[in-house]
Amino acid sequence: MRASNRPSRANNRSLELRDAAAHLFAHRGYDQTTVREIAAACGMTAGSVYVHFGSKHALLSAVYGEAVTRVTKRLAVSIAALDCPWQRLESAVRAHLEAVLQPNDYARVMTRVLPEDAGEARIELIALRDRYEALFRTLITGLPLVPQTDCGLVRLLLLGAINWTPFWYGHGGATPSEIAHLTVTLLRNGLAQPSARGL
Amino acid sequence: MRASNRPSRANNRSLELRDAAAHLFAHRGYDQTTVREIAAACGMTAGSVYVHFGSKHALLSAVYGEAVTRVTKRLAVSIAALDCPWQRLESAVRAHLEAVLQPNDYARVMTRVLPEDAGEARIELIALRDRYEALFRTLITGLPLVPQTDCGLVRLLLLGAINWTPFWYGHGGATPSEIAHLTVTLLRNGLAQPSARGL
DNA sequence: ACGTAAAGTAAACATTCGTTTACTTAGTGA
DNA sequence: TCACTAAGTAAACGAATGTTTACTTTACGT
Repeated sequence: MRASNRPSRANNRSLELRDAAAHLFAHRGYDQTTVREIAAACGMTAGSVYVHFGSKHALLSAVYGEAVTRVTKRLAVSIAALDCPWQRLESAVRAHLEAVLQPNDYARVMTRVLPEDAGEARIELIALRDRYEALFRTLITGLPLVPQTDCGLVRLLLLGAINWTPFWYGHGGATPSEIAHLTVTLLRNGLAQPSARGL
Repeated sequence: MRASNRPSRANNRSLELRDAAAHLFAHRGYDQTTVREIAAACGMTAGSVYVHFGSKHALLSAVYGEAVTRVTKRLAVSIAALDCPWQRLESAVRAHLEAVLQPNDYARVMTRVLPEDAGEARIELIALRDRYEALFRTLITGLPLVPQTDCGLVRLLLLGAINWTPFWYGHGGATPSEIAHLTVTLLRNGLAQPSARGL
């Protein structure tokens, strides 16, 4: 009863730890990050981490959950004022890419850390990721597509393309906005010269 | 001088080890696979691995190199008899997907194990991967595209889409051939209804 | 002022890992 | 036959890991 109305002096250390974990998970992966490193980033000892989180997996769950929450919010804002389905999709892709490609620790964890590597927390992470990807399902089913298009497959290809960007971003020189525009234009019109368009 | 013309009785154990490593790396990732597991899969002890390979990283390099060699060969065969640039690309994508999605241990290592997680062998793996991806560069620059298209960006998006497939393949129900066809059709013509095609 | 409980620490625990060492086995060439 | 060499083993090494334990500090409610 007391814990609820006592923000006390601390409890922000939990957020400090979560932020530090997000930073390290994003830059070096889950396995390559040690609990001692996370603690040291907050000027603490490894043991202190277990005051706030029951395990390393729990820390990852917290980071992943916060990541999904933030990106979801960002994405919702970016498409709120748009009507055209294609513009909505492009804006969503741009928001996603900006989150994933800028030095944004939380968003990067979503693409860098595979739920499969999370052990016990696996199921929870997959549920979180699916919740996020459902947003794209809505955006894609809202598009005026040629009949009998496999929307699920399109969504998976699109998410694959943009989830892979962190592995090459920076070498191409394109900005997140440019990548988003090309991606959705490609999805919409294709790349073939109109004169040579097949079928 | 003697080692060259003496295949001797053994030296296939090296290949056994490499195959076992490929299987485990493909299914559980590099970090989650232990040298002892690889050895046990061949009925050996951990120490014996170091008779054939100098380190765990060297084993990964061997697997990765063989993977690139195999997929490259498979891809070259699949496009040899084709002339149409779009057909060549689709055939290459299909060959890649078949290699990556079927229970093909070597090919799967290429998408499952990130070169960044390979430590010292990192540079070698990146070089191998780049050599493979250059094949797609050739196929894409051969396409009749709308002028001023960023071919490099297209290639990266395409490879991202198909490199991500192992993470969802099986849930969608589509076959590698179907995925390849939709992917290249999408790249060529887009998805918008012709009547509503923008710009 | 006092008791309580959370926050934090130092140190150890129990594994696990990649790798090395000393030794054994077995096939080969001369 | 005999020396040589590669293949393989059992065992240990040393470092690193996630986690636990016993203890200390500190802020707050009463």
